[in-house]
Amino acid sequence: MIKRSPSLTDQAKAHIKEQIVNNQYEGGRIPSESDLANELGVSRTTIRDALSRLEIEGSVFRRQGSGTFVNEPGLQIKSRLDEIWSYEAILQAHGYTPSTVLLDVHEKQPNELVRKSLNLAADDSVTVIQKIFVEDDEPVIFTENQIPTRLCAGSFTKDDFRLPVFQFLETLCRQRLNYYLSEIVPVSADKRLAKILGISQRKPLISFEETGYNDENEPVLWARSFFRDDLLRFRLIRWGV
Amino acid sequence: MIKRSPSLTDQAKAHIKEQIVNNQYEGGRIPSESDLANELGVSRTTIRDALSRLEIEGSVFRRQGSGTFVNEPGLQIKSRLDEIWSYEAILQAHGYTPSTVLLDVHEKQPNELVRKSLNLAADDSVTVIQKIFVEDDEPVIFTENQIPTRLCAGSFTKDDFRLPVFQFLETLCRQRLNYYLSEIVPVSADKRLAKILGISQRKPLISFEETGYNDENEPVLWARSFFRDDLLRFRLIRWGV
DNA sequence: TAGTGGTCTAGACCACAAA
DNA sequence: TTGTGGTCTAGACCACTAG
Repeated sequence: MIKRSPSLTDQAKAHIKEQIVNNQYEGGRIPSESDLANELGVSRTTIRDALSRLEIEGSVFRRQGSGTFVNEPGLQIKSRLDEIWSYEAILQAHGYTPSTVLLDVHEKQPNELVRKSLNLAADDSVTVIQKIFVEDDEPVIFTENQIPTRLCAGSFTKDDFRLPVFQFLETLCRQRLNYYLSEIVPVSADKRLAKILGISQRKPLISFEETGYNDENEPVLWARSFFRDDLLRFRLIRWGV
Repeated sequence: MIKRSPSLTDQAKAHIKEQIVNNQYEGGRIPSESDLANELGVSRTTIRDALSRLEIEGSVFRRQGSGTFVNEPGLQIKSRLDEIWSYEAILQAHGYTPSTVLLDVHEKQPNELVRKSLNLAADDSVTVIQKIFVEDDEPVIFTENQIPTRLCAGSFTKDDFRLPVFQFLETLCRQRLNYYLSEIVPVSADKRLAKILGISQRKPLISFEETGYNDENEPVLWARSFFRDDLLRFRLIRWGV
């Protein structure tokens, strides 16, 4: 029943998570680690790894000497700030069926902040990709990606640029996006942003300023994104020490 | 040299982290897991646990078949959004030496949102604690905590309320704060907030709305906090899939 | 091919909670 | 006292990278 690849840990995690969301555990009590190990035919270590991940993502909590339990509040979280990858995926998690609109693609000289963040030489240019994510004709997210032009040498179609940026980088620039270093910045909608997102001027917004790194730990992407607070809220779990 | 308690994993993690920040690893290359295990006299599993935690917090990255390396960009992160507890600690991590000013303490009937978040009965009241964190006479954070009054029965001094709220709950209400479920909300400074934080009206701000849970996974605290964006920026790492 | 990290095992002992 | 999660071990085999 259980095979390798995906890893046993991943399969165990998926199995337990499925039982949780289907409410198969009476009183929110998850079987003991030994029982789960026997049931799935794996070692207790493997089960512990799976449960640790479920604990970090907030699905369960553990009490030494007592047991492991379903964490109802943690299950509510739809968009975990520290896990999100593509904005399409976030919106889908919220029950939306978003479409992506490509606003503009052009090449330019980056400003000082971007040049520094991406370790660019003085004459390097960046390719700017501006997109909005729309739900029911309502813009929800506006995002602007800047990629060093030398990374994406080649010719692209409009459809290529419409791809999620991590996919664009992976399939067309051979750069696997590994992680973002993100900064949360509050802004007030200026005229341009108000028009793009269909909101009134001066409305307060959350924005992300982030640098994306590849597998070699080199910066390959600088992005700034703006979110319609009334349509999309970010949540996270902050663990104690 | 290495003893139990704190755990071997914690000691190993601390040891490696110290070598990293003191730049003891040439070229940012961390010794192999086996070497570290031999050097510290523990098993490879213990070393792997320590390295995993350092990887999650962004201090190192690993490449299968190649090795483990110092992650310079990750070391820049001062306030990890998903980990930190008291605001004093956050500010200290930023190099500040903050002081806490108790603005007001009073009892009131909570609004509907708070009542629901804290699972309160219709006639339960909450104790409201308002504080600001000040650096060099500049207010940086304004926070308002609401705790069910029945939890903090007893008499308190002004100094008690000045404690970090997790400490107040732990020592005076016997409630260990386990985690927060937080929501990030953009706001525009109104007259009152502008006055408290010493900024101009309509300035965009980040705020947190959060519910704190105890060890029994019961909500024990509702809090709302506002941050001076020009003095304090939140950063986080977003990992790929 | 040698060395690295990734996964997994079986079993030990401990700390803690509940009956 | 019993059963739970927390920590740790020694060793196995695999997947990948680099010389």
